Amino acid sequence: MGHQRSGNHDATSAGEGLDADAAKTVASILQGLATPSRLHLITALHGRTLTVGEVVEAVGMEQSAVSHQLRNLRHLGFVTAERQGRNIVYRLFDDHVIDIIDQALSHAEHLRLAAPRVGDDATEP
Amino acid sequence: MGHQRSGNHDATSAGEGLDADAAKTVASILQGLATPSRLHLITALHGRTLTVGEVVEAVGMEQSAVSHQLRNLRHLGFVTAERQGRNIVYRLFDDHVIDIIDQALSHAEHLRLAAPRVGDDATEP
DNA sequence: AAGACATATGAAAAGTCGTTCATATTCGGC
DNA sequence: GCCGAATATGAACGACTTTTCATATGTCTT
Repeated sequence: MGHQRSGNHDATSAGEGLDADAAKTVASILQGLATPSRLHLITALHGRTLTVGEVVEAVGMEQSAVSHQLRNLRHLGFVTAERQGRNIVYRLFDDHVIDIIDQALSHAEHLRLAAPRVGDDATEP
Repeated sequence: MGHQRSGNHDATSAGEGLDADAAKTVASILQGLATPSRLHLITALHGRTLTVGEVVEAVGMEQSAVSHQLRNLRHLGFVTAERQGRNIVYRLFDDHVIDIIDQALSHAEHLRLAAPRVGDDATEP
């Protein structure tokens, strides 16, 4: 069966340009991945589920900070939580987020190979 | 900003976990894409080259802000600049960055389809 | 050489974000 | 019902970012 999109005004490709709304959405999604602490949380959760306490151990941050950041990630749809006894078990929503991180890593490596010098522009002396 | 230590930089996959250094790198790359203004700059430059003045027109920001942000993007390796007469022409370094934005968009849509309600967790009343 | 134009730059202001501290909530066991 | 363990929450503080304003630099034209 074919896909049927009704009333879809979200650009599915950035190549087409982003309206202000899509830009805001993308910005907050990427912002959610734009700090080392949250990246650690996410990679710690890759392929397994962890309780908050286990996450705290895994990443070495304060319990409160972890809780705050996990809530953040929850609201961005990167992780989900489920109560189990007196623990709360977190897991990645899906592995899509890992792909995004991989792309960023790949960009970094691509840069390292292609740009020996940072000053590849016409403005610095 | 930092020197590359000889070490496991081969980690082309976040699934293997990120050391503190890689996390910092990824974080700054994604941070570079994590604001609407920079996303507009980048998508404006997709598939074509623009002078600073043209970018200013395209995105409707102040000339100074555009210049600051373009420098930012330059340092992150997303765009390159070349002098042409009294203009300076900017272009995307490559289309990799568009892929990252697309992935973020795709995550957003995936979420919209799978998560009718935000409260898919065990913590909110 | 002077003036107009295009772009960059530095500092200050305004806003945003992450962490910490202290405290509240929710659950299980006794 | 109460106590201890696990997690969440709110407010406050510091750090960082984005924008703006004013000014500097470089370039073309005449």
